[in-house]
Amino acid sequence: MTLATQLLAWYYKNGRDLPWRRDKDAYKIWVSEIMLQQTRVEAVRDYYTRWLDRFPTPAALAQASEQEVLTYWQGLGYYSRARHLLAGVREVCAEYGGRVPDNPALIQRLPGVGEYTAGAIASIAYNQVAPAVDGNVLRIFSRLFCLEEDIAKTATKRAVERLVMQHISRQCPGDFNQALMDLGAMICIPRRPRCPLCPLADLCEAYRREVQDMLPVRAPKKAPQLVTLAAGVVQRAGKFLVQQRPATGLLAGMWEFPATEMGAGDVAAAQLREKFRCELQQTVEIEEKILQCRHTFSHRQWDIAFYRCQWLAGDKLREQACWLGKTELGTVPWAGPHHKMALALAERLPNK
DNA sequence: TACCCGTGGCA
DNA sequence: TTGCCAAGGGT
Repeated sequence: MTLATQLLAWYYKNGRDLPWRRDKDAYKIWVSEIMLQQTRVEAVRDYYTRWLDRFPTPAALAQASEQEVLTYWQGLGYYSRARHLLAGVREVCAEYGGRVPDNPALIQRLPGVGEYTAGAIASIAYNQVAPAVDGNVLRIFSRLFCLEEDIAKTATKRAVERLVMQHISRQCPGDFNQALMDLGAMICIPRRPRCPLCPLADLCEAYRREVQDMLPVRAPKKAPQLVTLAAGVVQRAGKFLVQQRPATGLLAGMWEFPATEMGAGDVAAAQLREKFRCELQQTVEIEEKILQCRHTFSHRQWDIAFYRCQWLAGDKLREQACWLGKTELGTVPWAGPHHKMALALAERLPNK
């Protein structure tokens, strides 16, 4: 019995029934792989269904606006994934007649598609023999072969790619790669792996040495930077003043209530008044705090306070800002914690 | 290479 | 509550 034989036998009996495994349409596999980057299966399910309902084909997605696409991605995180997917699909429509190429090297040229995703699409949709080395595969092979190198290093990934190519099923490379995902999610999990249930236990060097809990080796991550913010909620004639974030950087292109970063000793009311006066040419008075929340990103933590503001005077708004009626609050993609604020406002103010 | 880029579940 | 971390890619 080879590694692939044992793994596939286990997979065909125990593999998960997932929405994106219903057919091998390359576009659908592509969408699922992008959504699943650094994101749990349970978080993806509903987004995937809604996405394919609205954008069932590359052509349907290619014609959509970036703002609508971002609205469908809102809450999933890593929003450049959505922008890249849109750009990639437009490229496929323009360059490949709407059909995703089957060559891993060509797939990888698409924006947002790296080595892992290219290998996954090629192997699952087109049955190409290609490795798809993600966090699961790094963990599994670190344990199988007792690799003690940091899995964040490129050299470690290359070594695992070579090992995958030595063991991948030539008949069913896509199933082999997906079986590794399921093994990593169900058996060879990060903490306290369930080795007695593992179909590869008899091949696993870490299990033999009883060091499976020590692997894989991963360099410690940097602590997130703490940021304190004050945001102003201004209402005038039933509409709210909102602002679009810059096209690059954190939460790029998403919408928020105008906010300022607070330095040590800053007073929220003064900072906010300045923000509205200088950047938006609006005169406001800060009233009471209406919501405070903490929002943690992968590398940053926001402590944000929302203040209700009284509008006094102001000029016409520039392009990156606008007045949004309460029925329009659900039509723009919100930046992180601002979504909670927008929802609260929409709920608090019934349509009259 | 190291850093940037979100979110939610879980121990 | 806090820290860890999950089907990565771009720069």
